[in-house]
Amino acid sequence: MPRTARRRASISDVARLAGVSVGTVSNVLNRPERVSAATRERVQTAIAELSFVPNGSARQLRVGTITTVGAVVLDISNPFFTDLARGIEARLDQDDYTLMVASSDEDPEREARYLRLYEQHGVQGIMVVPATDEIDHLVALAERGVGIVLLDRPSPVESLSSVAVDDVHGGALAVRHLLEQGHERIAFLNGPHTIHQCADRYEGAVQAVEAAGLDPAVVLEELTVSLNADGGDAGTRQLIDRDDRPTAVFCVNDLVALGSLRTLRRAGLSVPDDLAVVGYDDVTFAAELATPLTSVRQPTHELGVRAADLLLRGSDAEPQHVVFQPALVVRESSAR
Amino acid sequence: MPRTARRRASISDVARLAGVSVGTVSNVLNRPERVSAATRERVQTAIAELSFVPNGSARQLRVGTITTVGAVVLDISNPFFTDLARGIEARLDQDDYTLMVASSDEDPEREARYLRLYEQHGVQGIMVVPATDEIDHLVALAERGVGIVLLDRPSPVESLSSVAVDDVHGGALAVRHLLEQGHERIAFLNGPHTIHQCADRYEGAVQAVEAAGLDPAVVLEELTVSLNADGGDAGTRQLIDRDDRPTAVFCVNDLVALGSLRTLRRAGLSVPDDLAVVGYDDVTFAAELATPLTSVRQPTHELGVRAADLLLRGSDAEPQHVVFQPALVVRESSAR
DNA sequence: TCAGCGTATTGAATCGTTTCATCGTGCGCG
DNA sequence: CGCGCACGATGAAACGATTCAATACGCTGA
Repeated sequence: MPRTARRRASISDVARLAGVSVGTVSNVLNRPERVSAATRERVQTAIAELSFVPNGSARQLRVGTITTVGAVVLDISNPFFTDLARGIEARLDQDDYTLMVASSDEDPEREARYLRLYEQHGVQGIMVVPATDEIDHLVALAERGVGIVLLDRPSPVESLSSVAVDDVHGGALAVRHLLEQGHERIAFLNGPHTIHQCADRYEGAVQAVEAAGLDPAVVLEELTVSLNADGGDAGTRQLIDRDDRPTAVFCVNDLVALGSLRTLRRAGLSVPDDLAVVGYDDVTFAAELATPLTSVRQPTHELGVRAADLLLRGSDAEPQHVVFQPALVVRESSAR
Repeated sequence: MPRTARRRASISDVARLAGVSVGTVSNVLNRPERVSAATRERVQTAIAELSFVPNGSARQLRVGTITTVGAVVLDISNPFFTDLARGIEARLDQDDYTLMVASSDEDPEREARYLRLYEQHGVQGIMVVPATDEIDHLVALAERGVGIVLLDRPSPVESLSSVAVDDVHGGALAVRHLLEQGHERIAFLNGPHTIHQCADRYEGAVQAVEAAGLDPAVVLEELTVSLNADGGDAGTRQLIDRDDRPTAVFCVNDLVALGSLRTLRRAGLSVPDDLAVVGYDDVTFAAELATPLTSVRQPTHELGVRAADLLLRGSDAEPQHVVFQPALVVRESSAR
């Protein structure tokens, strides 16, 4: 069979074959009850015959709307963000919306690229975990009528809806716990403060130290690492090669903590005796690691559901700011 | 500021404001070198003034093509599939293509829905991990000119490109290893055989038993579970509540294995002494679990890269069938 | 027989781009 | 002085659907 590069069948091809007008074909597609059984039958045969699939761009150009929403997360490899996506999807499914997910990899360029892509394709709204503190472009998007919900961080402006978890509190929970365990030198493997969650968790850490009447400059040491297991490896290697090694590590997420635990194990150090470790997110595998990981749990799924909820209210509904509270889950990695 | 529901600015609004024709605006957008510096300047000011964003649907309707490809995977929560997606993205980035990912959750309905969505929006091609063995709809898609690459399973038909890992061999590797460890009663926590990978891994398991001169009906016991940690929990609970408990469990993926290990730990059973466990995929956390997990490693990232490679050759290139080989990584969960 | 009505179908306008044949204009050159 | 040539800019057609006012066609009842 020769590979004929034939054009996709259009609605008028169908109309011609069925011997009706394009309007009728469109009616068969969208309001079948308006067309007589006989014609409907004939049109449907023609559709099958040509294996016609309506052109989504044409449809969307005409009707102007689409039941798709986009999401941009920081890192699709991080279970936290896929759980979040699942929460979003769960809510969207109820209204027959579909979700497109993209990963910015914490790169503002990539974030902008996907935002542009989504806007150009006229999605109903976008949920985004911003890669930086700079959100003017999001405000601009919203002003152009695109529904925007800030994910996993509170909105700095009134006009943008947001769904967040109190990261300051989360950071404080983790560090207060380590202080209570008697640690007085704590390393914080964190990401860049341009990422809001990182800045907030650090602030919480500082507050916890101060609340205990100690000096953050002495107790707390921050290392900037990349937000994955490799980052945990790298940061931890730096720590253990020194004589004034801290006694505890607080990792900004569980992936970093995974890398940290991995490196400690390879170096033959024991957790929590030589070094206590606390993670963040409480992902599925956290409880099942060689040393079960103490972690700050977030209502991840609920976060997604709520965000989708806000988005589906439409872009002209009153902006709303939801903040959930995190909880500490203590396991062996920080206490016996 | 009153919330004016004003229409999105179009190219003709820009033209009017800049005092030029729409054709010129389009040229500024797409071939700036063809328009004089003065006009270009004027048009760009108008664009900024109206914060004009071109309508992607209209553009695509006209040019007919788009630099986006879609992927449908079985489960976005499974690190195996996100690693796969990362591989795809890595290759697509080189050609400035963008990737949209969706999760079928092993539901043929959902799969079909996303395929339709992608086709309607005229994506350049689709990579899909089929949820069932029935792939006629994919062949039909390909015949309509949509580039299709089967992911993670060999194509049963010549005309569809595919990138796969030898699952029969992988299943055999796992079970042969368990037999060598002296196990003679092995449970296989598997998914439904309608999922090709599941069927193949089972076939490999049977082959390994036969190659050892044993009877699969005696040695092997298959339990069908859902392909996540909860499935592992459920399947394992069934096993341990019996007196004729097997001595080893082969889990069809690492998520199932995670659930299995979790349940065994809670039941106070020791791994591998009471029960040996082998997983599949060798995800990041496999080596760091309470009992480091023996697993079958796949070249996941490479799989994605290669699939994207095939897709980018265009839909009329000669179909190709790539098969990678898996490797067994032995850890404590199956041997001391 | 015909007015009147309801139902099924039609056909043209429309959405916002891109593309391309056409048109003006200013300039160099014979 | 006038011809031809570049170069910029123009404007209309085309992409493929949806929508809606207009029309065609039977039928019923007076």
